[in-house]
Amino acid sequence: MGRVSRAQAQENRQRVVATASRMFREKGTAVSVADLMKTIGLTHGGFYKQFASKDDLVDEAIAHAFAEQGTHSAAAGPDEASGEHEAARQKMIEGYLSAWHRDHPGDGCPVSGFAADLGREPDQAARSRDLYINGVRNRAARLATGDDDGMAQLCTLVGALVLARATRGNPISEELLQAAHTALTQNTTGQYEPQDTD
Amino acid sequence: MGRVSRAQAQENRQRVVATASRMFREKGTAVSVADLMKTIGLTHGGFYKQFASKDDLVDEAIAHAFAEQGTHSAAAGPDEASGEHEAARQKMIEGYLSAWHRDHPGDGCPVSGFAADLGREPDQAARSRDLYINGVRNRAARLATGDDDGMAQLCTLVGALVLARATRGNPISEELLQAAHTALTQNTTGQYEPQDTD
DNA sequence: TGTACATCAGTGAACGCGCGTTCACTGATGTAC
DNA sequence: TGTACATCAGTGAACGCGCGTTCACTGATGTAC
Repeated sequence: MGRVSRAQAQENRQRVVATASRMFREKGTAVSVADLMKTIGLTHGGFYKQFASKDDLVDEAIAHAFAEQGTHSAAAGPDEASGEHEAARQKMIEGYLSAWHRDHPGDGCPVSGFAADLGREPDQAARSRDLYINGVRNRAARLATGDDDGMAQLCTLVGALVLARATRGNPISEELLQAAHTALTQNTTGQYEPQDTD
Repeated sequence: MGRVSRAQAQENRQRVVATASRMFREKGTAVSVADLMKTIGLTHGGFYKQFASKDDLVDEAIAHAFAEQGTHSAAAGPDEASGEHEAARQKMIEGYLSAWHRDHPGDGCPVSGFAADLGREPDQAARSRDLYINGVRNRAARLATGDDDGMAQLCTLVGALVLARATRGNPISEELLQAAHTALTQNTTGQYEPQDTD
């Protein structure tokens, strides 16, 4: 294959980022450049025509995962503009704690998907970490109710998903999702049924 | 170095398992056999006199981490025999959500420490997974209150720790631990202040 | 619009390196007498 | 208790392999006239 059009090259680059964003959430950032490129149908040599290093791609893949958040139900959260904040929050919790979300980390929440990798690289590129922290704050804010900032709820969601993924195949996996769901919808951490009527 | 006494060999073997248990929780099971052996002060060649494969060591390291649970405050939980179940539960939650526990995963809870690796190996050795599942059940049971089986609380604890580790260095890390602590001690998922007086 | 040439996205072999694992070797330990 | 020999835990070089990265090459694309 010879040279490719600029439009095609740009599209290929975007496919690399999108695919990396998915594969990294699924199998971790340890996925190799060769595997990634093969998945897309290209050879690994061309990778460095588009990216300075694999670390650079990790940054872009994390940014991409957080940027596309709004387009997936399991990864998205209630919108402030909507008057039905509480209904949206409940729907978001249901999607988050679903078997589908557990089984499709590649299309799922980047907070859960990248937690393991970020927790183990103390000197991770500042950009990745900042993006991640921003994502955590945004997501918590979307869960917030009257007098709760959503952080504890986010902890419960992420913990349930991480544990459900680690125990997949055993009944406890579903029990964990169910227990978290019950806890989050019956009572929002420290108060009674949330009330958004007035 | 020539041959070593049987007692010494047995001690060396145990040191390998204990060190692996710590390093795997800290940096993941991707830690190399060479790094592990060098940490102990031995060379990597001798490893296979004691273990059939690295995967075998991973199983043993996970088993070891769960077995030593009772000896560390952050990793331990309230004891059923004690009459002060609720006080012990609170203490356990405090240890779990402490900055010390966040910063010392190697000496910390194996449920959090191995979640990332187990979540990404779908066909992980059955033994590792069974050990892990057992550990999750045990820990949840120790958190249980009157009408809560402890699973949702465990999700909150694990999620908070995982997120706090991924965001270490940013104020949000402490905020997450604090939010989870407040949620778990003010109200145990779906009911009021737990009452163990009569 | 057509021709001549420079550009550069993608190819595939190669690099140094670290991985899990093997193996001939060493020499103190354990055992048989 | 002392001697002779077999055992085997640990050593360190080597194996095949996959990693991130580099590079000479290809040939269609983009550009200058």
